[in-house]
Amino acid sequence: MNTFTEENYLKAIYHLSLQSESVSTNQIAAALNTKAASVTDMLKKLADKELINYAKYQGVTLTPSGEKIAISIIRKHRLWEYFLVEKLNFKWDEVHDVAEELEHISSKELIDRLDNFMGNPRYDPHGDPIPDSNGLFKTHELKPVSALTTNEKGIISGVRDHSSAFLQYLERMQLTIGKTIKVAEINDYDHSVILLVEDKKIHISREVANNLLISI
Amino acid sequence: MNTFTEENYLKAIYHLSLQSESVSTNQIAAALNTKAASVTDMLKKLADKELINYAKYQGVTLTPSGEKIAISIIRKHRLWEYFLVEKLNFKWDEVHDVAEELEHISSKELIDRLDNFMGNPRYDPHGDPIPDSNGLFKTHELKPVSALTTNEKGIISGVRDHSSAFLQYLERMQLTIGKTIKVAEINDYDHSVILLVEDKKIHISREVANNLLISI
DNA sequence: TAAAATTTTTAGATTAGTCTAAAATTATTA
DNA sequence: TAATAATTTTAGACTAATCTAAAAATTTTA
Ligand SMILES: [Mn+2]
Ligand SMILES: [Mn+2]
Ligand SMILES: [Mn+2]
Ligand SMILES: [Mn+2]
Repeated sequence: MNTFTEENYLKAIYHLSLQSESVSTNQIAAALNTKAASVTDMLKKLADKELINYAKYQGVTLTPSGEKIAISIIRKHRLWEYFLVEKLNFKWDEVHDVAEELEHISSKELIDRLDNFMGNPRYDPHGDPIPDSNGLFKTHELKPVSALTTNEKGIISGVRDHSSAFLQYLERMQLTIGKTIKVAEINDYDHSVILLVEDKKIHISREVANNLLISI
Repeated sequence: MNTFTEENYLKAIYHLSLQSESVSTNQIAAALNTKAASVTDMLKKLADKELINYAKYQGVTLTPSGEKIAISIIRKHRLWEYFLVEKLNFKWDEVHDVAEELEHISSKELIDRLDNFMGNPRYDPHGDPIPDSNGLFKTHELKPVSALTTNEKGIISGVRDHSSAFLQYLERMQLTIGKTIKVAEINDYDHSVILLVEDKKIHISREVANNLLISI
């Protein structure tokens, strides 16, 4: 139907659209580790297929059919990640690259059966919501730990940085999805935060506080 | 490491090698639904990578490293088929095409974990042996039902034809892997066979008898 | 064993995706 | 608002995989 590459472009545009409405050529090039010239070529092709709205120099948005494809790729990515962690005992920092391959397996029947096999999970191992078979899901609004003030509480529910380095760090600090945290103290000088997690004090930097997401 | 296409060529050469020692350009072209000229181009590339032994006009054989890759693809194919049937409840005639995609997922860690998750099955849903993590497996020698004489018994253990049409036919006739059969009668004229399966008589044509494999 | 048939390879194109370098457009800023 | 900077597109080239048509090699057959 669509090539591997087209799917990756659509997915990248989808993710970038969450930040900035219209998406620029350079943003896409950066996200896909490719060059602006290559992106322009692909944008023409995707526009021909009516998967994106594209006017030269003006940036792009997804059309409804482009968005549908992007969401189906994301559904597959997140369900496979869930499978890898819950059934095959991978760690949450080990699954992304494998899921990048698995997300391109085309069978819808396969992914719907996999979804049922696992009991229709709603969130992937990193707290990201999994679209259902019809592409529906609610983007739960999470805020970073850095948005809390002293004595406020939250439940760790997602991450802004999906890198192995960050995930491994969180794992070591026992800052994993589902844990309840309370802000014990905020350092005025460097904005680092001392959290109370299961009665233990955990000191995290401002950067970590920015990338760790909570619900209330 | 290698492209999908290279992997498909190696796998095709491996399967054809089981029949004919050295494999011809046209055999490969037929197996992969492509043209002889395309095959020649690819053979040069595989030879450059030392995955096949190739001398112009002389046909090809796999090198040890080529064979190792082919077997790893077959391992993945058969394990995924097992997963689809045993865990996701696909029918045995529905899994081949999906496995054709899944077999190219590169992670060895993934496939080894999947293997363990399923309890290290030795045969896929069609009775074909699954290579272990080191690529080892014994090619069990099966013979077709048509090789039996009257009153001989056997256990259905494999198929020579993997087409959906044939598999669905067997399913309808309840001629599935593991069943014990006994030859009740062989028709001299058309070589059709009457089998006794669980005390029921099942009449199959010579063609079916040729494509249904048994162990003793 | 020489002609005919078949198989295989080469030659030359095509398509998808990528690149660098240069040109065109848009945005910034002085 | 005109020059400068940054972004984006175009032009032209490259690689991988494919094709058709023609040439070369091998095999068959008479
Ligand atoms: Mn991921
Ligand atoms: Mn994830
Ligand atoms: Mn198969
Ligand atoms: Mn099989």
